[in-house]
Amino acid sequence: MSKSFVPAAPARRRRKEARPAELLAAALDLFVERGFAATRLDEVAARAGVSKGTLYLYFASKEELFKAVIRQGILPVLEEGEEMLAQHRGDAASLLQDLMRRWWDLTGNTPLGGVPKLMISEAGNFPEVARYYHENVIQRVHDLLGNVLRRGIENREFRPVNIESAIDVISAPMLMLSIWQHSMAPCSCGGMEDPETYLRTHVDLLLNGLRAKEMSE
Amino acid sequence: MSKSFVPAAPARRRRKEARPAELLAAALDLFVERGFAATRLDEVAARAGVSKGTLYLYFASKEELFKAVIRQGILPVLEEGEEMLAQHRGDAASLLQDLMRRWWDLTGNTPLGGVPKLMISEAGNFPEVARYYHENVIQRVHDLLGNVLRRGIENREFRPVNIESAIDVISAPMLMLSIWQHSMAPCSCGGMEDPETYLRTHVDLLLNGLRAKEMSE
Amino acid sequence: MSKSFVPAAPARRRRKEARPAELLAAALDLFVERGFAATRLDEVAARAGVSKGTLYLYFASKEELFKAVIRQGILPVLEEGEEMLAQHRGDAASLLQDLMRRWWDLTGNTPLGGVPKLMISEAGNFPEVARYYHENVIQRVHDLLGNVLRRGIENREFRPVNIESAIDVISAPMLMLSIWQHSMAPCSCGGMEDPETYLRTHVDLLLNGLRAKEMSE
Amino acid sequence: MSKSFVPAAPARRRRKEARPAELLAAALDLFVERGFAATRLDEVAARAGVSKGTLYLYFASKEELFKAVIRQGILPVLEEGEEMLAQHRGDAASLLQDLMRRWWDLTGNTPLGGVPKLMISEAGNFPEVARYYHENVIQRVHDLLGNVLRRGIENREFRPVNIESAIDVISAPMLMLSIWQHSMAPCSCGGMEDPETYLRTHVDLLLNGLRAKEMSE
DNA sequence: AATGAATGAGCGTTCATTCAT
DNA sequence: CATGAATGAACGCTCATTCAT
Repeated sequence: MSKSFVPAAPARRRRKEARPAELLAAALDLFVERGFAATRLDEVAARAGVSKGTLYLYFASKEELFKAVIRQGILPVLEEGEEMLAQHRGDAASLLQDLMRRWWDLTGNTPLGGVPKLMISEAGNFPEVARYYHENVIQRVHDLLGNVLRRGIENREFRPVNIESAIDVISAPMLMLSIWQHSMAPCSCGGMEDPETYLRTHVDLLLNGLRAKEMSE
Repeated sequence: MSKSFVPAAPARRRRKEARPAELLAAALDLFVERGFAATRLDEVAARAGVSKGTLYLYFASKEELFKAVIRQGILPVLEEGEEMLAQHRGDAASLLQDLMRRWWDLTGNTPLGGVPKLMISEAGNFPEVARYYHENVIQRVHDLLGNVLRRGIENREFRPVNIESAIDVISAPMLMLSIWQHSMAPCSCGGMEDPETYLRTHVDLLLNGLRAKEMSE
Repeated sequence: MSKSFVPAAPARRRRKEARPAELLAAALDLFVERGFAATRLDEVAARAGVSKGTLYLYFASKEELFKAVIRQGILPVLEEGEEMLAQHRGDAASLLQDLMRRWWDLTGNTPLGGVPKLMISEAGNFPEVARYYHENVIQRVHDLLGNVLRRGIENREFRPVNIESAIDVISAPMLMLSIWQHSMAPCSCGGMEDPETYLRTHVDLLLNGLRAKEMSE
Repeated sequence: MSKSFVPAAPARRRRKEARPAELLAAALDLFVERGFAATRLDEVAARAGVSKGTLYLYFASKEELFKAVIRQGILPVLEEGEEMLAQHRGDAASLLQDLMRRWWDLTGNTPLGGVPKLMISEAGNFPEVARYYHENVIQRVHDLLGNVLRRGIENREFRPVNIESAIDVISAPMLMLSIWQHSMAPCSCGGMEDPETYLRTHVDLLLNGLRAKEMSE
């Protein structure tokens, strides 16, 4: 279309195209902060700078908005992780460390870090969405980490452990960190004040816990 | 019957005294399952076997009911843990293991295990309650675990680690386990299907991670 | 019965017999102060020192309580007024003055003075009660005053006036006085602060207004 | 039609601007007829031809609606009265008569005539509103009548009387007339059937009562 | 006779959703 | 596309009434 001829779409147009993303960002923030039921569409619309009616031009209902919030923008990071796994040639320990670091920088430490809290809070009200999230996000992260662990065990870097449960144990502190940042932390409750130290300790304990003992007796 | 031997509180009376606990149990279940806003008082009352109006004989408002749910019955277990710490004479590793086991049996694996999920979900809407919970539960668990870690480090059982962050890292898998049981698990999502294995793996990784290397080099 | 043999009924019994009157007094106060709908039976019972259930032993419903409040204790004063008219032998002016004074002392200036305000406020919700009150109280007062006026006019003490409307005009300031005392006055609004002066002025203006001019031109 | 000449506010718009007035009119009628507590917002909305939710677009609560009802449209008439006083050059008696006549035509004999009954009925429940009404309406009427009386006394038209209490005595029959029209009268109770006669009698008695005797001994 | 726990219909208020402009 | 006025179903809470004790 002629769009390709105009180097810069008029500001109005640019806003128009950004609308859904702005609405999703506003909705994510509010859903995470207050939960689905306690969030009013009025406020979502206001925060995105549009009227309540406009919201319905882009999302058919509050529930669809919720689903869109969950679906959006999680996969890219995941894909990058899978890419990292595929291309990595070094030891499993440093790969594990890189993956966690990268996740924290790109997801945990951004608004998207609120999604796990949101999904956990609302799973009971939206079981289908929970299943969707589980299959498309959790399961894939699970497989990803599973591969890393398997690789580490295979080359004797890690002790043999129950991989399935180890994955969950390994993920838990990461999840709790992002959950905490979006629930207790904003209430001026202390705890996990320094994510960097927290992550370093987690990695330290974890790699020590996994490391094959050089022998001992 | 032997009933004639007891002064026999009238049936009405006995119900009346049990009501608050029944209502709290019903409310806990539903708040955990659906969140505060999505829980209807009608249903809480129905689940407790009374009418909506009766609820108001015992709790002044939905919010007061919520606060009572959070307050109830968390402290006893905590006190037992503090007792265990005070009386324990063996190594820190087994104390840590015992504490975690006991918590799981008495709290994590009961309806009360839903409280962390509930508190996390609603912290944004009830900051004062979150602070109350933080001070009276989280902080005390924190101190408890801190003492165990310190003791283990002092007698060279554990490596020196950053205690503050290690506490959070250690607690995270326990919390995630109980959270998961009350959010994703009931949606027939897989994951953490076997808490026993999960706990064993956690303890295994953890103690290995903490253990002072008997030598190396 | 044997009751006549016990000189003093036990206190308990005496209370029991006073119950309806105490309940009526409490109900009158509250109905006058807040209106029928805004008065809770809880409070009526509490003010009478009994439980809510007890109220239903004496009055079948809130509405019946209302009717009883209206019926109670208005007639005695009326009867005295009719008695005064029958026995009076002096001039109409002083009879009129005596009647008004007596009404104020025995009714207007007592809790019963709130009844006109109550009846006026609730007439729309209880038309049958309004009609009952009109026929049994208002109408009889009307007739009473009509007789006084007629007598005054007949013996040339008063000018001939339209008796029917004059009665209402004459009553209005009396009614307004008692209404005011039970509505605006308790809100620390000023006005009608001194009922005695108000009454004196009313009588003064009224008798002057009625008095047959000695002639003039 | 000539409609094409006006910019033509869209129909929606025109409704929107009329809504508050329509709602206030409906609320006034029902509050006067049944009292504040017994009036259901459903009915107010229905009478104004809108749904219950719409009411809340214009008034924040039932109580705010009540306050708006009391505030509305009383002052204009008052201002006219004050204007009449300022411009009047004739005798006080005719001014007094004109004021009462005008009040009856513009207020007493319109839906607004129910406001005194409403205010009296609800003063106990809304003391602040009662004070507002007292200061802004009653007090100003009081001052207005006080000036008329003073003027009449100064030019020897009226006898000297206690002005403060005379004002209340003079107002009472006017108030009672409008109160009666909105309480007992609609219950097919008799009394005050002919307001015109009633008013004439009031003026007649009043002016006779006030008039300085041209001589007498 | 007296109690007070229990009820449930009813009302004020909110908010997702619709639709005329 | 965008608006915001209007809707009405739903929910928190109240309170007159009942009834087992």
